[in-house]
Amino acid sequence: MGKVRVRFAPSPTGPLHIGGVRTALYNYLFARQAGGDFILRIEDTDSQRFVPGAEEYILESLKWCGIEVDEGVGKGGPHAPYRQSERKDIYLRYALQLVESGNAYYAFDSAESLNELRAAAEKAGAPFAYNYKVRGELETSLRLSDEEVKARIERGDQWVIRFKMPENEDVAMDDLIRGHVTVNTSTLDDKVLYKSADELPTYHLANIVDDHLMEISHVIRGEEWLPSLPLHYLLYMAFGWTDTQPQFAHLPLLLKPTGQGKLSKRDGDKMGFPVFPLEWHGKDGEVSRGYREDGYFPEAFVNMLALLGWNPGTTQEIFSMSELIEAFSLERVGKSGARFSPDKAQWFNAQYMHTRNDEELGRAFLPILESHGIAADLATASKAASLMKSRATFVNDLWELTEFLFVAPTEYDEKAIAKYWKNENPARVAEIRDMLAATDDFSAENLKERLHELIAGNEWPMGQAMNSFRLTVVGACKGPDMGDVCGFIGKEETIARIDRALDALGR
RNA sequence: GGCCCAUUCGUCUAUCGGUUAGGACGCAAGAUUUUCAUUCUUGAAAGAGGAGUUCGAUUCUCCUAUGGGCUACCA
Repeated sequence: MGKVRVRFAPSPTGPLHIGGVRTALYNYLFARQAGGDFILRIEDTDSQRFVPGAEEYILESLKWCGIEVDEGVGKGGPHAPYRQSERKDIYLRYALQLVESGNAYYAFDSAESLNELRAAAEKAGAPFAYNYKVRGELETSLRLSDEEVKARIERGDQWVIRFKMPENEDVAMDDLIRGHVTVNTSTLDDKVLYKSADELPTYHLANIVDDHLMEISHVIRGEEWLPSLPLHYLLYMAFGWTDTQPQFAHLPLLLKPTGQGKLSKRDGDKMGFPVFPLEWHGKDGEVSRGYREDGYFPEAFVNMLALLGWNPGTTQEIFSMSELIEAFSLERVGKSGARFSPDKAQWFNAQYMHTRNDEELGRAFLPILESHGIAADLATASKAASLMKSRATFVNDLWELTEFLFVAPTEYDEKAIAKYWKNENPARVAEIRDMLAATDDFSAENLKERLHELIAGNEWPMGQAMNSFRLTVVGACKGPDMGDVCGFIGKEETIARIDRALDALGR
């Protein structure tokens, strides 16, 4: 068996959505596990739908996800170019080869005449299919004389080359995920392979030719391609390439979180979660959210996506990229569509948030602090992140969670006042204040010890004493251990906050 | 409409003829905690329906239903 070579072949018609990213990821995991190559090919054979910036977006998305391209657009390689628009001259040759071998033919039908046929068929209640039943009566090289065909082409008539789909033949196919599938060719139509209008092939031709030329061993793509698999099989046969034909694996689709249909671009905007890896700026100034901009860690995003449609067969859920590479297998990819769950996505990010190292979080937190007018150094930001990361889902949550560490309270939570600012508590806080004023070692560890010593020594109820104390320093009943809080803000600030609260709340 | 694919808790899924149908998210309750979280424990929650095959079906076959995809000179 030859080397494993897979390709991710998106069309630059807009931002890549998470279904596309998952397809790329599975291809990548499969290639890496087998020590094979992951190739990026851009299928820009539709000149009408081309969107500027889409290719750059795709490249950046893969990079953000940690999916490294071995060969292809943005990287180069032995089969360059990898952009189909730059391989134009290759395809006509192969299309003509099919015409010569009798597997394809010229068709001169105008768009208008085809529309009329479709309309007429629809009226009659049957859908129009360009197939063995009708092709003999249409404007094709099957009916026209060679001279006529030649004359039409020479005078500049527009033409296409269509595949001559055989009548009543069973095509037996194998899919790595779905198993054996058989389709009768009579239900299929004569697909356009090449169009003279823009001198470009359609997907079907370009795909087969390039996969063959680029020595692709496995085609892993979305389920939407399953219906055209018979055509692709037949194409490999017509070219005589069946011995090197790649194996196919069709991935189940990603579905909307609720309701019906597959996940689409508008769902995210409507339901409040991103469907794109990166933020996308469309024309008309519309902006679509991205996982990166929403604060997701790429590792969490990739982890979440990998488990959507694939499972390791164990209860492990947290996987690094290298663990995914090791554990992945096409056999364990599900057969049915997976509904995307925003809740689970957040849970994955929270898991990564809790285990991420403090300095890394601090570095990400620094600009957020700055945007709130706090000039902190890396050590301080890291320390703050370390204290509160277990409560956060995103780095962006950190500010709200740690604000009291940087800004003294100006108001005090009403409920906390009602619950704790009574009886002997104010007096206890005053005693705590004096104890702290006499303490020089303001390390969190020492403060914890002193605090417990004082409270236990006086036999104060822990909850009453700590919470009333917390109220004066934090302004509410929230946050980490009071030793940590005071250690973080320092002696001077701690005492000042207590004094201010004592004045504001009364002793 | 035609063709193809699919169908286990609300969601993601395990199970490869015999299980109290397991795990995770979310939800609920409880425990721990100095508060808020984290964490831990517990709970509610599933084999679409109907025929077969079999000693025995979630698992195999068929039918129906439902969902999804495709049905372009788009990918």
